[in-house]
Amino acid sequence: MAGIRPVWIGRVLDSDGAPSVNAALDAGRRERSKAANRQAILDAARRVFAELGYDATSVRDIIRGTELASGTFYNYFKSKEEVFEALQDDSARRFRAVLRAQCEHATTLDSLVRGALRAYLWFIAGEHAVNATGAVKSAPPPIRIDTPEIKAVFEEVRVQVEGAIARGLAPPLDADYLAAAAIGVAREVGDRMLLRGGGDIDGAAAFGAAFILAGVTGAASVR
Amino acid sequence: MAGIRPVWIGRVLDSDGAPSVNAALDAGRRERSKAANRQAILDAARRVFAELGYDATSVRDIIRGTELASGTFYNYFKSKEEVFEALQDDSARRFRAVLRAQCEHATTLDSLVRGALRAYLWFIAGEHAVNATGAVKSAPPPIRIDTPEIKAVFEEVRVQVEGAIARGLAPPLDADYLAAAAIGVAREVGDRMLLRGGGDIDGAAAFGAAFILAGVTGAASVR
DNA sequence: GGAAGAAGTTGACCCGCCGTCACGTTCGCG
DNA sequence: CGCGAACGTGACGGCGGGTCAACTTCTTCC
Repeated sequence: MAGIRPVWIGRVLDSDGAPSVNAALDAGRRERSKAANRQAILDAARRVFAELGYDATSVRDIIRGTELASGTFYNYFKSKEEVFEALQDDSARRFRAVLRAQCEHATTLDSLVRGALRAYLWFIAGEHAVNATGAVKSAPPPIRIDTPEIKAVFEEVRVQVEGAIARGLAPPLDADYLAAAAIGVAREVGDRMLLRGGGDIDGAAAFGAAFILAGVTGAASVR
Repeated sequence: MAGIRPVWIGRVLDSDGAPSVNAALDAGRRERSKAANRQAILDAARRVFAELGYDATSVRDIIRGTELASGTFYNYFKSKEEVFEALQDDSARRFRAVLRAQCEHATTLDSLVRGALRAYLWFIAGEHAVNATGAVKSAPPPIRIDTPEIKAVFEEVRVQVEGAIARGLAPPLDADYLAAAAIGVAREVGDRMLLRGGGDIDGAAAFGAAFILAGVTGAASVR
């Protein structure tokens, strides 16, 4: 009650000194503190999930990794599932940007598929390296949630496929199944790559791209 | 304490009557009751997981779906994760049998791939129908655990791929990546199929098989 | 400058779940 | 029969989930 003083995160120094020397600069102290707290929770969550695994992690574990009180967690997220989704969303959003940029430069089906696949493999290799800092429960995450942002990645791929079809780069197939097949190859081959140590981006990309490219043209013989 | 009598599941009728008329037949009452209890827990777990979703389900929820006491659960499983794995293992084991039977009849690469894929799609359509009895949280399970039995399915596919290569049905490629790619297509196209309502086994199989077959032969141009 | 109120944080609190364990019951066997 | 092993039971300590009244800090408007 009195023993432990609550500490205003990162703001203690202000209380002695000019209260708001640069009041105009920070344009909303609250906004900044909210963003900082949210980020602190996300950072802690990423750390703790990587260390303990999703199932074993409790909201308390996450909040203990910050300077905040337990109740504060619920001002930002409804549950640990929601934090996890936020992390996934973040990854998905960043990847989608990479993917889109990559696809814009592609003029042939070959460069499109190869570039997209390389982007994906490079991306998951990076994520894996970040999340595996001395952790035991690593490997690809055991959970598969379809957050809006992840669906958006699927959509992005489907749109790219449709675009390729429209531009005559690919035969007029079921874009939905086609996107699914390509994603399936990327995911599964990517997992294998990570299991092998994660270094073989070139080999995995070459194999996957060849497989997908052949599949695309080959599946045309059915419809 | 006295209000609710513990009921020996399915064995109450014996206590009044001949204690062991067919003593030789059941050859171990304990064995049978153990098996029955284990199965009761698994059945309840399948129901409850389907109804509430994996995350929301507690061990208590599962045990409440049986006639057993909470402590009994831990005589059979260490955690809800372990029950879930047991369910997965069960599915994987059954599917592996189907898959192996299917593959034995195949003489050409075409029939091998097509048969295996149809078997998979048929299987997941069935599982989906069973697990979706009026549930909300259905769709493909949100969790992806690599139990030994699931790894065995992957191995089975890899072995089949290697066999096909050895018999000259497929080009000499990296069997590991090849199996992964085929599994990826099956999984992802299967998921799409389920999302579309689950009826289109023929269409999904035709598409997936064509994709994989083309991919197999096409990927040969790289190595 | 300062007061009023909005926004946000805190940590104690209740509830339900986890996993254990001492106890009671049932089964197998001599 | 009767004993010992095996098994089921449910109460119990501990802990995590989510809430909330009280408190602190920021903003706004005079």
